Amino acid sequence: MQYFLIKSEPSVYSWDTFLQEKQTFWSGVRNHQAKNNLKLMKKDDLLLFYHSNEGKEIVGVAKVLTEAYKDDTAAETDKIEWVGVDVVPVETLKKPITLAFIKADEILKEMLLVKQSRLSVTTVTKQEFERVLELANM
DNA sequence: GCCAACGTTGGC
DNA sequence: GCCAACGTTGGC
Repeated sequence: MQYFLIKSEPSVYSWDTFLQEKQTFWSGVRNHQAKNNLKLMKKDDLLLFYHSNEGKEIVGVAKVLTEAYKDDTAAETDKIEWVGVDVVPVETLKKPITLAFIKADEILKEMLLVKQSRLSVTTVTKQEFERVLELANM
């Protein structure tokens, strides 16, 4: 089991929209590091869903439904084959975990979310993942 | 292949 | 709105 964190601007695709749609193809990633992380995903891996720009907090947990496959939203002229994964919502955090809170927590401040703030798909350790859930459900 | 210029992301 | 971080582009 692996854990990841995916970022989305609420104005583009919010957690609420995701809940309503019940499933989405996570695509549009145009960064190699992020793409590599997408390719690492296996069915049933868990994802933290983070709202960037507005909110700046982890709002929910999602699950990987399918491994990465071709992202058809990429331009034909693009020589690189970009990928996406199908994901479904698992649970909404009782208490969203804000970035400020993450930075103040001894364990969570080491997250790649903080260290590589521009990367839209980052890996999360088991310890970090469990820490987020623990704090969110207190 | 280097690097300056420029564009984008995202926190503040 | 500003700016730091970082990716991309293009001239040489």
